[in-house]
Amino acid sequence: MSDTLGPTQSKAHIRSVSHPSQQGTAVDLIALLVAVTSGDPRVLTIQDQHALPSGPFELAHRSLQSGLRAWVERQTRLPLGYVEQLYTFADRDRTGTADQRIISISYLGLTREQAEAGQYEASWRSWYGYFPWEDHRLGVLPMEKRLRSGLATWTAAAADRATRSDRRQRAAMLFGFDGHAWNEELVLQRYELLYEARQIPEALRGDRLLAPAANTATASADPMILDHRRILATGIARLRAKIKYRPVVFELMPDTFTLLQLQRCVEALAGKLVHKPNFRRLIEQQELVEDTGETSQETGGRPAKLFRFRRAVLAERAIAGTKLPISGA
Amino acid sequence: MSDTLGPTQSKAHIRSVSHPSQQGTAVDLIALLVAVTSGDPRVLTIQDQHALPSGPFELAHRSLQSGLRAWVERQTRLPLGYVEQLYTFADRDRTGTADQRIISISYLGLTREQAEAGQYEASWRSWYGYFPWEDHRLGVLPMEKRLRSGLATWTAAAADRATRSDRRQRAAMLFGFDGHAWNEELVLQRYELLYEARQIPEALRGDRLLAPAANTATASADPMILDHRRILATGIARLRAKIKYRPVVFELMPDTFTLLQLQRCVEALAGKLVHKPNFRRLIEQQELVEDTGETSQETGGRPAKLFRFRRAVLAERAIAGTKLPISGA
DNA sequence: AAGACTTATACTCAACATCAGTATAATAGA
DNA sequence: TCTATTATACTGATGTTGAGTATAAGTCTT
Repeated sequence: MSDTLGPTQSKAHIRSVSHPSQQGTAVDLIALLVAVTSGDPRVLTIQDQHALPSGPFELAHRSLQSGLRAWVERQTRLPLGYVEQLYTFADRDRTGTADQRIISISYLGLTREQAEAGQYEASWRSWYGYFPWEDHRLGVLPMEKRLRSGLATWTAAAADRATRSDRRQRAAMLFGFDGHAWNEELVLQRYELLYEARQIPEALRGDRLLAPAANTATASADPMILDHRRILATGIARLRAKIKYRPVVFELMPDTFTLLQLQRCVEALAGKLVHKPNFRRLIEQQELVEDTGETSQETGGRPAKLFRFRRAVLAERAIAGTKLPISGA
Repeated sequence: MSDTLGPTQSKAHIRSVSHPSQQGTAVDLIALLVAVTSGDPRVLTIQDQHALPSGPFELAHRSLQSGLRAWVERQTRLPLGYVEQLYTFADRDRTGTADQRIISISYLGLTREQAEAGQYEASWRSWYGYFPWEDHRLGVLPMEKRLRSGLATWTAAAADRATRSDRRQRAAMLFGFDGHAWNEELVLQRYELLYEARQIPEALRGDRLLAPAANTATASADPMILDHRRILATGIARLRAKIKYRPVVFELMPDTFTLLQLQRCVEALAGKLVHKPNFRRLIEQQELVEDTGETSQETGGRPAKLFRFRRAVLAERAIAGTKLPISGA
């Protein structure tokens, strides 16, 4: 414990009252809406799938969150089960213009894909289209080789030896090279490393020395405008962490489902496979679901029991928390 | 998995470009600066200790975070070791005026109390002054009885039976009544329950039917302006969660320290005591610290080895994470 | 100087959660 | 009827966690 000084007081400098409104400050809400459909985690996109939907900050609402909820439900008619604030950005390089600054408050919302969504120029796209290196369900990545070589080039390009070693180690830890374990939660860190290594399309914008990266590791990834890929990375990371201790997966499931469907949903989000017996044990031990008495025959094998989420746990454990096993297959 | 529709497209409604600047929208940065001194977690406050320092949002900086950092270091000369964004608020009831809305972006910063802080009309105050019910280091709370009776009154005041049962259970789970375990991370939920139960001073503002709560359970708690107590609750919760898996405690420690000093710091933050042998085991197992070769004689007993934080772990485990045991004593 | 007291440090053990593998049951389709 | 596929149930090894105990090395008191 640092034993310096106790409370001190003297001249004023720091203000606590509200500061005058800034000129040219606009406030945007950005919605990252997630659904899981046929084993794919999908996000709602607009404008040729290059952007996340965004809406205005409205004074009328009680809070930011209720404002976002109202706006999304009005525009898309999607029932938003779970909403949480992600992050507030105001980076200068977002817009390009230096005098006008946009503050973006981003939110994550969980829902289910519905027919109604078709009313708008919006579409659901797999988030692995934007982050192909985040899907480890099939074992090794198809792009693994290009990824490694791209990062190796970046590593070798460092000025001094220490930096090279540092880069190599960071890349290895984040991407699971050299015997390091893959950690599915480090989505944002991987994004940032790839950005730094100029392996992400938008990292090259405004850089006239380099041609639009034709052979970067992520050339196969879909494009996104502004910093929307960063917001998506933040959301994926948050959701992957959250499903482990909060029963939010059920917001993405239909009313009744089999245990394997639930498992596939978790695997879709986590981007990796899980051990079936252990997954079932944890789900049942924690009494997260209840038997509906019905069975599904659409499995191709032995019919599976249909379960339903025990809504009661939301009251019981709004607090206590739950556990989902995201471990090895 | 919900098997509804795949990607869909049609008429436009949702916008992705930036929206026009709102009239009357001001943006504030609020800094929650934390230090631990002589076994007390302290926050920097101003204006008779009723407010957190806040500063303007400046266009000049690269990012919000760097803007906050520059502003704090300029004003207080405190070196900010660790900074993280907490939450963005824009609740209507914050200010009272309906037409002018303030957006508050709050940040948590870790530092050490220093003599230089005395240049300003600012002082370090124990956060348990604002949250007396959050300190469980001495076993039972002095205010325990008043807290229980205040919550019991609120429980009894519910209209129907189901609500009463619900309130009782929530209170029991959050505050550890009826054999429930105390969970130190639920700071924000406890604050919200007390607010709902009108046991927090500021919950009664603008309520003319009730006199300024003289005998609420939290009458002994220091006052705070606006929603600053909520921001503080958010910060305490975040920090209590964070120290369990990231080596951020060391930002609050002097250069060299004994293991017991480190333990006391963790206990101060967590608001509960930990098991000494287990604490030491985890610290040493994980190689978070290294021996300086020196010892401290100021312990009152056998001299203790002085340790130093292994800065290398920041590079090694910027990613991997660490574990601190916050369990029973 | 002896003894009490305080703190540091090292070790042990039981309970529990987690990881991984295996065996059996019930259906569809060839 | 056989095979493939999925559901469901059980078992053992391993690691983590919580809690207790014993000894070492100083200070303080009398």
